[in-house]
Amino acid sequence: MAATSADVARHAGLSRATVSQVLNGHADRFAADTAQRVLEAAKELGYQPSTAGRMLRTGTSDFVVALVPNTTFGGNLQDIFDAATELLARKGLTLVLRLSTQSPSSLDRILAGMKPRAVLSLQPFTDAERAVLVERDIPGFDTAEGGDLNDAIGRIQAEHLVSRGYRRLAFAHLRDNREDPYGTDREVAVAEVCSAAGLPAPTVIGLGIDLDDAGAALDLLEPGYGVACYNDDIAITLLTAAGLRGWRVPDDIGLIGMDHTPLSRVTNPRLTTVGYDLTAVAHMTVAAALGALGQSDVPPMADINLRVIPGDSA
Amino acid sequence: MAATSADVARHAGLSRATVSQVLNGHADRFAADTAQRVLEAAKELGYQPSTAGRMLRTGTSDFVVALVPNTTFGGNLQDIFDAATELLARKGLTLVLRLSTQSPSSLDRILAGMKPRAVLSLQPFTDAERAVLVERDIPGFDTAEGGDLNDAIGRIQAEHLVSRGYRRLAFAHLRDNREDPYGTDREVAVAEVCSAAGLPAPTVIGLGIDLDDAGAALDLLEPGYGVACYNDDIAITLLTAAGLRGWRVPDDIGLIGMDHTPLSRVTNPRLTTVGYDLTAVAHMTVAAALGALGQSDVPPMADINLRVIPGDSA
DNA sequence: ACGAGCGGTTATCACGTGTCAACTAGCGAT
DNA sequence: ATCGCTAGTTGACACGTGATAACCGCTCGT
Repeated sequence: MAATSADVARHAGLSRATVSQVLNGHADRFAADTAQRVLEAAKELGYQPSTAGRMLRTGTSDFVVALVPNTTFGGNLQDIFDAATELLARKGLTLVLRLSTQSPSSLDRILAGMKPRAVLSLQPFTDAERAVLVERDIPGFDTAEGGDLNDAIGRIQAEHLVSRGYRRLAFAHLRDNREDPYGTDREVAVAEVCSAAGLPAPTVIGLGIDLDDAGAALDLLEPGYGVACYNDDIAITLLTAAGLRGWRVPDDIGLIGMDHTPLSRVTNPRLTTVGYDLTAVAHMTVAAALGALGQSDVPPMADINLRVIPGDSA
Repeated sequence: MAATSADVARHAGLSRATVSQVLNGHADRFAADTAQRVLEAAKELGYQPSTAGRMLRTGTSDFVVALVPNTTFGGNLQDIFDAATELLARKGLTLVLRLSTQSPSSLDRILAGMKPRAVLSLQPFTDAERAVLVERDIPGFDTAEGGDLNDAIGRIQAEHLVSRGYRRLAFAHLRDNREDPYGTDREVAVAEVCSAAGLPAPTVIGLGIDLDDAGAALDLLEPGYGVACYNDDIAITLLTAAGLRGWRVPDDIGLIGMDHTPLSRVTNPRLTTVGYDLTAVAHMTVAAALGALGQSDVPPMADINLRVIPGDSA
């Protein structure tokens, strides 16, 4: 069995109260020698405070829940959470994942159960989720301010298309049973770029990962369009649909994706897409959480390094 | 604040001990009327036992940890965990996810912290993971017996290729920095089918999601081969590489994928692949866990419904 | 009629923690 | 010598739960 704080106290020849206080940042109340003895005993016994006891007493745990968006759980997202786990662990916090699809009542159960210190989400909280969070008084961090990020993504896509000479732009949403949380921000950014460049407002299309959908979407366009796609999967779908229709890419239609997925490297022609530094994104979200959690030394802001990955599709 | 068992007791005009026993399956020790009163009061107050208190007392929680494989999985994985979450919730258990990449010490921290009732994994546990689990005396369920499943997958791929007239087979592994836990089982199954059909042993190739890799892999083959691929991503990569080389699919080379990912529906030609019922897989894994957890009424074994999804690539 | 037995209910304990009031000893000031 | 003060340390409590032994009142057998 794991060592308890009572074991540490006995081993150090002090009281349990002393141990608890020293280990909880009140070492200054004690003689330097005493604090030292406690620390040594704790290390020697490999003391790890019981989350159960701590949770019962303080009403909160050292867990941080991350809501996994229900978009395709590709390698990218995985890398993000991988990095976040590492970052939080360094602060003594433990990250656990949770699918964000479940009804808010399910989220509520988890909050009541684990009393997490905070909840992260890479997509904006729904109103229901937000309500549950304030109800339980648990801080939530989503990528709301990441609206900037999505704005930048739409902008960089549109600007690339414009610079490649496309005079008519479109934005391709993901239409699916899942949600499309980022699309609207990006669409707006594309519209802004069009307006600034003196081009007509972008045509908005929507499709699932489906050739019939893609065909119907292409019916709304005509040769000469440049299309900013919600993600690489959408772009690949349109790529194939355009080929079947006899439209040459990038001459008859330009396509730029988003995410720089592995598959975007193996299409013919290679997909032009947008990449960014995943670990930096994780860094930012986690940093926001840690900062608000009172952890003073927020890690330095990292650069997302958002950039166009050149290909042959736009 | 949430209602405690003491609140329920007061509300029902009984003692806390009575409430606890009734709610923990010992209702038979009490008068039917009493049990009824407890249940009503509990429901009325929306009583939810504190995980912290319960964990402290019993030494275990109602959490089940699922290790998310770090392979490049498609959205499929998400559906699996989605279904598993629902199934476990029905039994009062709460599923949380965890990336399986982290070092075993990280797993150990999670086990010590949340005292999960069980740990699930869709890929075989490493020796280190297994050691940590037995150390903490926490039951672990992986897809070890799922070797059958992978055997069936390789078999169905190979048999389809043979039935389409390919006389020379190959198996394409995923070569990546990540692991490839299922590949070997499937490769063996393909070899068995070849042997049974009187064909030469399959050629084994490996590649990442990369056209150069794919080109090098194709160098090992020649027109007329039928290739069973580790997953759809691999198949799509080979599909593009074959096209660039001027090999016609399915005439010069046959390709069959695995997973029935959305993108497999939008290639040209459409990918022939293997699909299965995801919820059934979740059902099986969770059923194994629940069964061993003493929950008597194991859900009925569901049919995976493993089948070839016809396409135009083999 | 009286103790044994029993169904129904409860008081009490332990789990491990963080906090705070209270206690001790030492020491300078009156 | 006594008092007050401070730095250093501890005892006691509460958090919410599950289990166990004890308690109570009633019936039944002898």
